[in-house]
Amino acid sequence: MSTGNRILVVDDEERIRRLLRMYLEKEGYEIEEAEDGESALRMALGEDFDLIVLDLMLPGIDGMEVCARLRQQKATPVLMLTAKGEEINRVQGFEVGADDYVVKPFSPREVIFRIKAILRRSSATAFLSKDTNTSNNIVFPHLVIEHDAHRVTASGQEVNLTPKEYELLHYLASSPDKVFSREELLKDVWNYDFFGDLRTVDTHVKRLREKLNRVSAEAASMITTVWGVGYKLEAAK
Amino acid sequence: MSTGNRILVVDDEERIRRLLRMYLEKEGYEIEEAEDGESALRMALGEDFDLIVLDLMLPGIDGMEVCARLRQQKATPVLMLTAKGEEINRVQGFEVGADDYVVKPFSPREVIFRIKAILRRSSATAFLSKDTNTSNNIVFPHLVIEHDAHRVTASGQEVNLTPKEYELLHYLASSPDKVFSREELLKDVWNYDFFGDLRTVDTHVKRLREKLNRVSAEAASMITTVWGVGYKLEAAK
DNA sequence: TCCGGTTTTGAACATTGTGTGACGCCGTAT
DNA sequence: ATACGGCGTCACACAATGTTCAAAACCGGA
Repeated sequence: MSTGNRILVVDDEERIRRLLRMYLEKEGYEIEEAEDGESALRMALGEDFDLIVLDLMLPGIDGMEVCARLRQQKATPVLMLTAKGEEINRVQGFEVGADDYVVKPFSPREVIFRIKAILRRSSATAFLSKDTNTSNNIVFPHLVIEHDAHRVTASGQEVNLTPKEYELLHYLASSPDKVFSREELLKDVWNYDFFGDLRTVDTHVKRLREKLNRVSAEAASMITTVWGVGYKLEAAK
Repeated sequence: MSTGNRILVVDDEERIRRLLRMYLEKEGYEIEEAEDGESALRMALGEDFDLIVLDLMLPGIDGMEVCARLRQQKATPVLMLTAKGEEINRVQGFEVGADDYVVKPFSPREVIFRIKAILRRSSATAFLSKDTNTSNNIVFPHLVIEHDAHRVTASGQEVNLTPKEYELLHYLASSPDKVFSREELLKDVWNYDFFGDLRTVDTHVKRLREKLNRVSAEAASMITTVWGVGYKLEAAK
């Protein structure tokens, strides 16, 4: 798991830095932190990071600026964090050289996923490699999840899922056979500042099964309840 | 067994500290205790522990606060204890940097297990290592227990177990060939504040054998009654 | 702003797991 | 062979947990 990837996390809110550090370290990344634009820029230029998570709104030099200045000297990938209200000018953002965006409040799962995608892309272009090789597809006998296309296919037929349904399925599918408690699911799939009822998970699982079942009983039955523990997605029964 | 790991146990109730100390020392850990937030913080910062077991509800500085302040200086892993009623703010808890939670009343087995998992994880990221490498699977000729998937397979066929049945089997399987008295089982597998009938163990063993036997006589016969003493799980007959 | 769809919640209901005590069997010691 | 005590089994009551449904809250787009 330890890829030896170094990530710089830049945000003025400490709790966000802490949250990201925690989740990212669990994934085996090495984390450095900065809380303002100046030090972020200094660190980003002075050391070699594999990726920078950069909040848009920063005291002093803001994220956009940091990104732009960084780009004049380095190509370090950047994942931008933007608060919900901040209507970012996406175009402007991409001009400035950000590799991807995540809006706050984000779900931990989302961020991890994007980061992995960026790193995969950037390490992929370092060698010669087909992009399809490093695809995001998860394939089971009766269930295919194409992440890029955001498309789920059960026994050959496409299934239309709501965002949360999709995220839930995708999360379960990312670690097939592993049981997740409702708490874990709520923690990782839902936004980090959402504090809701555990039953919410049940409901989503129900609808997910329902939709899958309309098309493929096999696919639906992959989502298994483990009594007293939680849910899992079984690779094969 | 002596791993030389040092653990700080923080709880205001003495019986909890004693209980944890007892179980943890049996596992070869070296234990220190603290009964309030202030001394906990002092010790946690002043000395190097491999892990801290931290009750949420403490006189003075509470667990959340201790964890947060600790995190500003150190990355020592933290296992949080929370009473059942206390609706913890999960998000806040994780922001604060706790590595895992256990709700009271817990079963000793549960706590030991979580602690080992955390320590494995934290020592794992120190090296380069695949997470899958340090798997939780227990494998016998006719019986496989995959802990992450919470799945038991007897002679190749999956067996559906209830939570208690599973816990009992997993506990026995963790120390194959060791005989456990009914008292021990009741004490370790059940919640620490549960005082029930010894027959309860019998009933669960019965159900366990029954379910295993449906699928594999060999697997079922591994659970052996030792007359006048208790039960054990035999690695091979 | 209103409308339509999505997400979340809460409550009722259904299912499943758990603990208990009684009873009869079986192994062991005499 | 017999008596004694431990053990396995069972059925029941009750508790815990999962499921479903419908309605409310929320959100984004027209």
